[in-house]
Amino acid sequence: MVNQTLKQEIMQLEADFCAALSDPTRIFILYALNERSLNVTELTNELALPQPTISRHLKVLRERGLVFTERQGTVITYHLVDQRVIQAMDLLRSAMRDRLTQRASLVNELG
Amino acid sequence: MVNQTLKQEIMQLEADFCAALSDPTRIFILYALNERSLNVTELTNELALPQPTISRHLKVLRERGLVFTERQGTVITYHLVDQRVIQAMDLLRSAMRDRLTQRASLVNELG
DNA sequence: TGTATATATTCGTTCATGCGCATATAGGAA
DNA sequence: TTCCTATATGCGCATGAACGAATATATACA
Repeated sequence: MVNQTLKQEIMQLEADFCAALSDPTRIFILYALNERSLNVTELTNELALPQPTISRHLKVLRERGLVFTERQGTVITYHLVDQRVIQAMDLLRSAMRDRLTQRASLVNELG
Repeated sequence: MVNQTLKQEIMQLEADFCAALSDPTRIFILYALNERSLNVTELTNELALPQPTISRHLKVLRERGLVFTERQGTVITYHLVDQRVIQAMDLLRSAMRDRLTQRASLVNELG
């Protein structure tokens, strides 16, 4: 039997993990890093957003342990820590897609 | 090739989906509903939180399409829409757990 | 040392979120 | 109708997140 406070803390950790995923820019970053590791400048070009914005989002992902860095000179390359995060997002995507198509077909039946 | 704006919108939808998961109370609710469907009063008792708090969190989950309701008289029972959401959270949990144990063993090596 | 490039951080503002509390609504029974 | 229970919503406040713009830090090189 698990301590109630511990359970609460785990749930909080999990929520923080999900909070890192609750921003479209960060989701884009994670999927991009799943294709291949990228440095900040490359990510900035890919997303066409200001560099400080990218750096701030990367900080969030770093602090939550979703990405890790590797420095080569002045260039810092970001890597995805765990592929399961992408798998989880794909699952959510498929659930979301089904819900949307279901709603769409409902609209079609009405029309 | 997918329209860039459409891609952006899908990413936003996905982020909203994740935002629904970025609160410990809502995660608790989802796992509870995965065990069995519950009405608001039962959830209020399970979580030991004020009823308005529960109702507001349920509203978020409803609007994001994660739960659906069924009314029997004055009682409204909440159901989980898609089990894949739980599967996704379990994946995130396992990734999180591995990261924590890895960090813990690192601490042990230092000590 | 100085300069250039890559990345990170600070500040101020704006906007969203969560909560406590009170209140409103909906349905059933008398 | 009135009353009771179940659920939802409005309000006000405090907290937190995101962003633009400017600035700071770190590394390499001359």
